[in-house]
Amino acid sequence: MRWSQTLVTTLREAPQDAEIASHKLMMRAGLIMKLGGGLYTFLPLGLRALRKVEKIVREEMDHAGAVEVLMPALQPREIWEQSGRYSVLRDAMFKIRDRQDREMVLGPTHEEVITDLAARQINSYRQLPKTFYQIQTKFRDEIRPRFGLMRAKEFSMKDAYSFDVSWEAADQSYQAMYDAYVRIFKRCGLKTKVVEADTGAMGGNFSHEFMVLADSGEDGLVECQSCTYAANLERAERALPQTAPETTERLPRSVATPDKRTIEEVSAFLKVECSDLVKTLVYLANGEPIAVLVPGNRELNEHKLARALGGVSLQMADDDTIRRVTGSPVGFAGPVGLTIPVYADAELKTSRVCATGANAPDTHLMDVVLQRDACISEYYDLVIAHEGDLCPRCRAPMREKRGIEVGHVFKLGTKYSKAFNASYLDADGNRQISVMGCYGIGVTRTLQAIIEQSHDENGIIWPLSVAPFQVNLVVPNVQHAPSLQAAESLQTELESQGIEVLFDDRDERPGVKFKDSDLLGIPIRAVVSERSLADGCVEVKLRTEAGKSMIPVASVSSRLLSIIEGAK
RNA sequence: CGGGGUGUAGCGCAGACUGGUAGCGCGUUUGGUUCGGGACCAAAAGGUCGGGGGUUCAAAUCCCCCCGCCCCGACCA
Repeated sequence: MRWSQTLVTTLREAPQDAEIASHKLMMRAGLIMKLGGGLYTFLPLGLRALRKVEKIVREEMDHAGAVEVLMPALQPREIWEQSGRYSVLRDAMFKIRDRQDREMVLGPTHEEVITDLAARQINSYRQLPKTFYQIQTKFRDEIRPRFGLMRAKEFSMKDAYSFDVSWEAADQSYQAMYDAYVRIFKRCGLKTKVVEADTGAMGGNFSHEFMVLADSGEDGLVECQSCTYAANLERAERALPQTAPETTERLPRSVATPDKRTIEEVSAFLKVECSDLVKTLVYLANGEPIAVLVPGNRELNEHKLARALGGVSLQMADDDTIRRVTGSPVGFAGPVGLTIPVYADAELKTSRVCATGANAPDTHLMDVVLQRDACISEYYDLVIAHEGDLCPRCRAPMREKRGIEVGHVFKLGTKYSKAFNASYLDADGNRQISVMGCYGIGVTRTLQAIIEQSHDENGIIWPLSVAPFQVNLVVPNVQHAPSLQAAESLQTELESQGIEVLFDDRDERPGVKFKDSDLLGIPIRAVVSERSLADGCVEVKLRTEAGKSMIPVASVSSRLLSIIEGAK
């Protein structure tokens, strides 16, 4: 492909709204163009790279035994009512009406559609197991789109769904997808970290996320320094530190803390360490008020709390509820004397002397011993894990990192198959519910994650497997007819060998071409110039390496082929 | 949705406080000189100053309303 024929619009400076390296580079290299918030056009180069990722995904899905389908992006509201998710995802979905005033949604995901498919098409255990997949555009009304393709309103996703006769069989389907994901990301040149994850609004019982470690990642995770444990912060557990129990003869006493509401304010005012304060949070669990206690230096993990209480829906109590339940304005809640259920972080189970709110305006209590002075319904691990917490498996300290979620595998169970009656007849003629799994890869996000993980100050460094072109053929001076001619015939030869060539035939100065070459990040650069031709050679340079080598014109194509083959 | 910011040529920005001919760099076009790491000279094109309303002799500039975009937060598979 000639540069002059396609459209490659490189930018010397990044648009001001690009924040992270990968987004800036995608804009600068002319891969994508913004239409509006969270909406991007793929330009020719970006599309080529995207297709490469899709190809890898398809090959590995097929290899794992999954079969491709294509479901509508436009979906009737009814199926979302049927699964019960219409109310859950309502605000996240784009909703439209047809001329008959029927409400439709633009699919944010496809569990409902695929389960409907399975319910209609699968009747017998002989048809199972089945794993379906598609690569489809998803639509989500993101509250805040950002970082280019990382969080967009419209994006490409590979989603797969498995149907099995039993939980045991479903485990095998799950493992097959898990293994395929490992291969996919490896082939994309990505280093990923697999973490245990929360299932969130997806439902289901168990899941793993594939994370690309990056400081710009939107997800937090912890990983054990010693064993293989790693988990999303939404999920991560921690072992409790060994702390000596302490107690006091003194009874709780009120102290005036005028206008001191936050942990920091109270800590400074009472001259008590944050960790010796107990934070009391009031929530509505399925509408009923509860209190939650966590150490003052910790943050409550709402996901853990919801799970501990059996999957209730949680929301922070409003000020009126807090006043009604605690008898005091917000900022002075404490466990002593509360009549609503009180749940506490497990770390508070070891008796200790602490300070809490007094359920009275401008007052806190000191010398509180929870086990003695408060009525705790239950202790659970409830706080967000962080750097230095102990691994729940081996008690070694954990590290905290950030990552980009590129893939997610779920064991779904029967949530959707029950709702849609996706069942089959077993060998004994009994009707059984299928057991499902679902498996997503953010394709467009993966593309950007590759750049986030593989670039330098000069530009993108594409892995050969996903590069828009394998070779950038540069003629530094197109006015020099012999160079141009030699390059043209080299392009023809390379392309006849199946090599993907971008031929920079622009009448630009060499410096511009070399800078653009680095920016685009095409893995192999071949330069045909008056200078190289004097030795009967083509200069070859890899984007990943500083050195160049001179290859005789006659052997260039075989050399490049072996480089390309060697990378596979 | 709350808080903050921002909107001026394709991109990056100045001009606004203190109202009076709309500017700079890069890019683009033409001509010339150059030609291995984002050249130089000369000429040129390109703007409803986000939109609407108001104040004023006069508004990019001051006031009001609306919209887009960005950041932080809440929220979210």
